[in-house]
Amino acid sequence: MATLTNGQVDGTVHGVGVVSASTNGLVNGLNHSHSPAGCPATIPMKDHDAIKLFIGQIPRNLDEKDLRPLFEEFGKIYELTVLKDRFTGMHKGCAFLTYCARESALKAQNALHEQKTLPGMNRPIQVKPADSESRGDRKLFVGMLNKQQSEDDVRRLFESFGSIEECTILRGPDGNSKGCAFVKYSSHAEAQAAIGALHGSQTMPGASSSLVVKFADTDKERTIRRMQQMAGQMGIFNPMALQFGAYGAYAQVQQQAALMASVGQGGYLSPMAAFAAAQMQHMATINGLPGAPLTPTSGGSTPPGISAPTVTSIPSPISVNGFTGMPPPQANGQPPAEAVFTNGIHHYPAQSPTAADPLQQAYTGVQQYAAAYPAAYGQISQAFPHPPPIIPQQQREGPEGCNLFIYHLPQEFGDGELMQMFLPFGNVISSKVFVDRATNQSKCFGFVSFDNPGSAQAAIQSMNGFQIGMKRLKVQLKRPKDANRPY
DNA sequence: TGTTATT
Repeated sequence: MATLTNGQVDGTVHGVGVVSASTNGLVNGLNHSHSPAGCPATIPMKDHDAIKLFIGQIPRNLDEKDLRPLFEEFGKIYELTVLKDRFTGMHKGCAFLTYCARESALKAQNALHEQKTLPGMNRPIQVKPADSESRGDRKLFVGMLNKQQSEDDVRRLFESFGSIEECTILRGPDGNSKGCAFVKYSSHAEAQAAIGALHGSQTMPGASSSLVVKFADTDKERTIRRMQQMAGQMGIFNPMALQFGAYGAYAQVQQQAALMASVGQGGYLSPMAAFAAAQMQHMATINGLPGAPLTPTSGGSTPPGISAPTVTSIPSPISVNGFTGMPPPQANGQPPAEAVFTNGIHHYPAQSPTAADPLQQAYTGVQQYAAAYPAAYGQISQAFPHPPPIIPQQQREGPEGCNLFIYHLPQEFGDGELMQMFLPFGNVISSKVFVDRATNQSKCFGFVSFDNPGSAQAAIQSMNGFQIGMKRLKVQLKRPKDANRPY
């Protein structure tokens, strides 16, 4: 190692040749007995701003251990990987190198890039930030703009930090600004300066947060974002799916559908039963056992013969009538037959007051299932050999009169649970629970859109005032965008 | 009361 001074490395082709000719013994000794000065032999940590370097024009007979000494001259190496063909394992003549310190990378790049030629190569070594690091180099993404701001407005905001090659406001098909833009400078340094000065520096009128200024996504990042969006639309980020993956979640939906079919009489299932079924599955799968997601509601509808204490934790039909002006419960604790839903649709067929209602059946059914086959929730996906078709939820809002605002949702409800709860009333084209971006916690309100106003009205009639725990759902038409302006 | 958006 003593021969590998900076002077020699900076020098001639011959100097580098010495390195490669002698590396084997040298590196072995170094790696096992030596650490760079001041760096104890610990798991390497890299700086947050470390740069991944691309190393090109490497002779194919040099592997990592041969290369390491050459680059260790400039600092502690975090990772060094020679690129190899995925199938043949053949050396591709290049490598990726990350130093623990950003400074080391800059030093190495300055000292080595195009400065010498390794033995057997006819072009000089390449040492430069990997493509993956370039992050569009000079191109910025600007977010949280006012939607009224024009290209010129944005230019004015950014022009003092460098020369702007390109400035584009992102617009929807209708030409309306999406509140963000791309700004491309002629150099990375200018872009960096703009980030430092402008990111978070101000909040545009009407924007929900302060100005965002960052390097634009690379293609790779964009792909990842797309996938995440897709995943979100599939609902695989709900807690149920976190446990089993999207595939398992699909299986659960199937399971629930089967459950509903078996419970619903005449093809209809009460919303409460649907809700309960969804909720029970949710809890059963999350906790491993049926929990008590919903606190007891006033009254109590446990029919004779069903005495499991947890049964009372399911919302009873009676709890539905809280704010809906429905007839009061009868002495036996059952709602009057046909009385619960006043929307003209018989979700809830008349039945004997003494018979266990679909809700109870659903609940006890799931309870028994979960208790008897604790592993089945995980295995059931094997019954579905192909993944479900992906139907992205593009449409956010339905027509006027079809969109509901729902408040006082249980904290643990996500988009999926919200949809499950409103599915019995019609075709739900979207469901959205608002989530605090910082904490990822539900804000306990959301939106559901149907494809027709009748379903929305039916849902309001049945679900407004629906009691869950200590709270009652508030279900009403979503306020139109420009309504209720005091001016 | 439909959110932070990536040509």
